[in-house]
Amino acid sequence: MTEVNLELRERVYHLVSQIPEGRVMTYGQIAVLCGHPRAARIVGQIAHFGPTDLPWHRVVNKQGGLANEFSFGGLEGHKKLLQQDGVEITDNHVGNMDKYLWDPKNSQQ
DNA sequence: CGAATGACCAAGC
DNA sequence: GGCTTGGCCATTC
Repeated sequence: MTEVNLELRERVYHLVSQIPEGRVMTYGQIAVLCGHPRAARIVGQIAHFGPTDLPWHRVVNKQGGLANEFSFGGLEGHKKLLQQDGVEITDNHVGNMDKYLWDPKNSQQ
C-alpha cells in the first residue's frame, strides 16, 4: 500500500483545490482524472478522511445530489455553500450540473 | 491475508 | 421519478 493511494490522494487534493467558484465536480470525474476510472468510492473515502481545507462541498455525485449531513454543518450548509458559489440547487440536487461541471483540461472558468 | 466498509455508479424494478 | 441490487476499488480492522 501507500503507493497508488499517495498519488491518488495528492491528485484528488490537487483537483479539488483547483475547483473554481461556481463549478462542481463529480467523484467519478475526479477518479478518472486521477487515473482510477472506477474508484469513485475511493475519492469519496478520501474526501471524508481528507483535509477540510479543500472545497469538498464543490464535489458532488453524478446524480448532482449532495452528500448526507456528514460535514459543512449538514445538508443545509452544503446546499448554502454551493448556492454561495453560484450553483443553483433544486430539491437537494444541482440544476444543470453539466454546465456547472468543471474540467481541468477545458479550464473553462 | 480475509472480511468488512464506504461523501459512488449504473442498471433494474 | 425514486428505491433496490450488484459491481469496483482502495483503505481499515
